[in-house]
Amino acid sequence: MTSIKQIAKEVGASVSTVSRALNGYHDVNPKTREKVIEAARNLNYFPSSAARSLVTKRTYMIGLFFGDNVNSGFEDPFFQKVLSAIRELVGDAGYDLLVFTNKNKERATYTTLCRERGVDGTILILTGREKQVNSQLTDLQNSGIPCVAIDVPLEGDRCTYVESDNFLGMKKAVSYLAGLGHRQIAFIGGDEVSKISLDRLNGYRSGLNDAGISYDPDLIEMGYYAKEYAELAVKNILKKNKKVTAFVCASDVMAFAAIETLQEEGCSVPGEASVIGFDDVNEAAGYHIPLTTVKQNKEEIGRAATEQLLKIIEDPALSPSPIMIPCELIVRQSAAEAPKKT
Amino acid sequence: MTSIKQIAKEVGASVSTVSRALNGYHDVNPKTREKVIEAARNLNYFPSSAARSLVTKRTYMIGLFFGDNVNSGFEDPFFQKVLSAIRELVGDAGYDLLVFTNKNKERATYTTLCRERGVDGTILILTGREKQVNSQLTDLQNSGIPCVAIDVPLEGDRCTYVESDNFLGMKKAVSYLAGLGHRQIAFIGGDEVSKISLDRLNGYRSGLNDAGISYDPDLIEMGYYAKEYAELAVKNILKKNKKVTAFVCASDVMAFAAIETLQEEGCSVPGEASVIGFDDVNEAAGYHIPLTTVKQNKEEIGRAATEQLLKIIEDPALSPSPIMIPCELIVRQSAAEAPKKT
DNA sequence: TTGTAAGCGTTATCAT
DNA sequence: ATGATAACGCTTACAA
Repeated sequence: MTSIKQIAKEVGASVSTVSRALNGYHDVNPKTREKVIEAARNLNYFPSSAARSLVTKRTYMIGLFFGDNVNSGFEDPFFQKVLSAIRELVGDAGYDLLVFTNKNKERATYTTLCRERGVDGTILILTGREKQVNSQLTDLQNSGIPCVAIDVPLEGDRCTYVESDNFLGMKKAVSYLAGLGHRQIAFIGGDEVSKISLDRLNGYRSGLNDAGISYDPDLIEMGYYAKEYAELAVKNILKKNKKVTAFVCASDVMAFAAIETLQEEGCSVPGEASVIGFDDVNEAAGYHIPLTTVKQNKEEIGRAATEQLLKIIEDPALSPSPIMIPCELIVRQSAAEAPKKT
Repeated sequence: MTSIKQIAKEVGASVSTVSRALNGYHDVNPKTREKVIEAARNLNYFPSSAARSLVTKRTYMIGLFFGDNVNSGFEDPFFQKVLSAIRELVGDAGYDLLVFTNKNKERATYTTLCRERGVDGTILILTGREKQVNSQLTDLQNSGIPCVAIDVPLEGDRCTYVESDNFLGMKKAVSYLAGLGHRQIAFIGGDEVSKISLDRLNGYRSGLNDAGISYDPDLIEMGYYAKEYAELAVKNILKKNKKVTAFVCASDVMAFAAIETLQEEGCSVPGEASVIGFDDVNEAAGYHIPLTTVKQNKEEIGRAATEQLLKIIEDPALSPSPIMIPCELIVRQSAAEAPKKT
């Protein structure tokens, strides 16, 4: 509640002198400064960031959008580590994190929300439907607001994105299975629209191709990154093709569902069917059949996104380009040699 | 960038009229309002929350402190669900969430950080050392800033806390083990200082007492909620007492560590030793030995904390009182009947 | 080295 | 129903 004005009165100086003293300007008498600082301490002063940013146009807040209304993001096993990394770096750089949660804004867009709060930059972590690039997203991308998206291909003047190397990651999984002798390899995909899903599908096809396996549409189903759909997908594939011996899934969650479904259908894992996931979530290693999976380097994604954003904020002239983080195949026990033909 | 002033010029009205029109006051001519709103839309106007809150003293931001510098909170398996619930309710009520991450503030306290940002209220989720009530915390508690802590016993005019019924939860675990015939029940505690740790310890003792089992200090070790310390604790207990047949742990993370350590020491779980955890984290059900544990209702904790905070914000006269959320024993497979004596 | 004064974009008070 | 104007707490030329 105590303002710069009161300090001024207290020490018998003008507000501008007080301001300068407090902000460490050089052109202020050491004695004056000392008095000001002491008065500030005594009066229990703290600056009002609202007042300050009203004039400086800086808030030292980084905006954060993530998750849609259904999937509330904090719980997503994938994003926890991304968030931790973001939090860490943003904090080091002297920023706080403003999570956009308010649901009472009807006509709001990413852009208007950012402008209202005056965030210095923003990070987008979208899930599900929100990943489809739409007019709101292109609007943000062209707004000039420093912005980095994760997994969504936004590119603009002061806007870019970070993603895993989904193509190569998925390809590694398929090559690994092929090396184990599998020839009938099914793919439980994410969705048909998002870039990451498409990249993973293409990685699958490329892996097949390299192994000289022809592509069979009957072995493809979408699981929409959800347990329920993945179950369905496995059942459908099993119905269409009795000879399938391996499943690669576009997420660990779907891989867990696949394993459960296979077991329910009387198919042992990895004896009769191998399963590989994608993400390497915490649960993967401790799962009752430790999950072989393609690891996304989540910390690195968060780190890269934040560093990139901070650079964009600092340098208005910078033309940012997309960043791709490598994936790694983590071999555990859910994938094994293909069963001998009977 | 466009301000209320420009709209005023555009429609030929005064700023105050524009302000009233935009804010839905009743004393404004419908036609004027229409013109104003249209102009606002055309000029791509959005209000500056900084300017607004400078005069209204409201920011519609809820502050959030959590985790110390080491344990970065977002990753804590326990708090994810708490956060989701907070996020949901805060958003419904029309607030955004300000996560205090800035590390470049030397002399900052919880109170000054809240005042600087002008948050309307704040939620505290502290871990580890931060849980000890210190002068910073009592300062906040007496500051008049609406505030709800989780697991930390803060009580003030506009300040209270939410916690699980740790005492009864732990007691249930011990009673369950006693019912299975265990008499030598070890306790891997959290720490010696935090209220939740103490409550759990007391619950353990009360459970023993009810079962007519006398308390043996040799069966108590602290694990500090960390894998490494829990391992050490188990080893120490094993060294001191060869007849122990059960371990109750103050967290699931420590329970996992206990199981691993026991198995390494050649002791089968639950055949030769039973283990019960606390929390019911996601991994508990899918663990290779599905973990029997005391479930904390995390969503409910987050929900209660947020609801309480919103009430405190709305009603300055409200005297809040602490809220306790019940725990539930989830029976899985890591605890079984006590082995027969040999 | 210091003070004066304008201005940031709102809301709120008081006339009119 | 509307308009001047002060005020919120701060930074920043510009002047002294």
